Amino acid sequence: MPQTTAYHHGDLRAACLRAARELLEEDGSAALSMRAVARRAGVSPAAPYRHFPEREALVSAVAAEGYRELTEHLAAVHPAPAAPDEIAAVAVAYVRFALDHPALFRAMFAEPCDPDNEERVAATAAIAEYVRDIARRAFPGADPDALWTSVWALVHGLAFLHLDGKFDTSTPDAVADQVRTAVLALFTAAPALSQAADTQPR
Amino acid sequence: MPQTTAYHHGDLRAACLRAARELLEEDGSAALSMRAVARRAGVSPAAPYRHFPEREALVSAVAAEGYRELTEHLAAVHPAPAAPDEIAAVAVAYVRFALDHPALFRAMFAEPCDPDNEERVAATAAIAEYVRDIARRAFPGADPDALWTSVWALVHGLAFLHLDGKFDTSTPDAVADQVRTAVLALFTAAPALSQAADTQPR
DNA sequence: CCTCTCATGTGTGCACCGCTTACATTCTCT
DNA sequence: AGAGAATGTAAGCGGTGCACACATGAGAGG
Repeated sequence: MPQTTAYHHGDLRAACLRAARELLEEDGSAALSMRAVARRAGVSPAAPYRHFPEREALVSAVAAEGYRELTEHLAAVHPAPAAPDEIAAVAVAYVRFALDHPALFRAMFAEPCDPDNEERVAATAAIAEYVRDIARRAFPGADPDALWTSVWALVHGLAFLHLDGKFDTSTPDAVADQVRTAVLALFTAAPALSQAADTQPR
Repeated sequence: MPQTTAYHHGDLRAACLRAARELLEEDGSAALSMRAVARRAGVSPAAPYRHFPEREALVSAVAAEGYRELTEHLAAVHPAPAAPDEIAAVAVAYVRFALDHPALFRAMFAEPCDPDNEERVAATAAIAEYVRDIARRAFPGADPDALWTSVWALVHGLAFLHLDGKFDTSTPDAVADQVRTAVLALFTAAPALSQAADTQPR
């Protein structure tokens, strides 16, 4: 039957997200255009606008998806890391994710995120909470704020600088070793960290 | 004289860079278009292509300029930091630069940098060298590699997460305190860092 | 001084983009 | 079954990157 209607797509929103992800992985964020997404979904150029009022909204939705996947990816390594090596393993997974999905990772962090997209802020809040929990578990007594920000920043910075080719990424093992080393070192300094946080109040 | 020739601009390349910087600061990287640059320089849309074969080349040139300015900015705080507080002060300046020039900082780091643009790689090499020197000075005996990468990553991550609004950036002092705290803590851990680097060879 | 040459700027055009508006189709709900 | 909302299409506007042929004028060689 040629006329199996097909006027309505079924789940165009999901199809758009899938197409966007594919375009992102294939040709980078420049290739992620509304029209290209529409083409790939087999739909008219204006159709995606029914589900994403503007390009920015599509990108934000993709980024939110990325945040959730990253969180799952980390949790899969260890659901509740506490010991330094467990935490270091999670850090390695973070950098690994960035290197495995460079365009997605950039979409998540590289462009200014709009504070209005609630899906996106929810997803980022979730990952921030995950990191904060790690700090809480690893250092029950300490003020977690000074810890989790430092840990996240270190790992995030490692991910980005690796992504930008500033460090050697030739072999996965070299990357993993470097990340592990840096994170473990930071954790040996943790007592000094929370102490410093006490010293200069707020 | 209306006809002071003016057919040739004089120094269009510099004018384009200036215009690009202005557009970047005013309206973000999306506003940085070849045509907008041409308009602002008072020149035809195709003229900038005589100096930058493609948009990417213009962006790379702006980024290289940014790298050089950042390096100067850091060196101005302290030309040869060695003590922890001096280094922490430089770290604060790094984050400050990112927050003061968000679009420029993003242009420098957020998009995949092409390894072919030699101006850009030279500028990044210079800043990497500056950071490496810091590590060397601060820890003369130690293997500097494990140090400078960690320090840079921590600071870079702090800059980016602040830029993305993941941390509190309401007052400059709060930002500075957080950066100082994190960096100082990492430096107290430096012995452990180089020791770990020795333990797991390469 | 005059001409030749070439770097540099102009004009035009193509394909693509984001986004809007008016219209067509289908789903859903009563 | 009919109304109205949801979701698709068609057409069009202004902007963009980039390629091409052409115009201009500054500097080198006679």
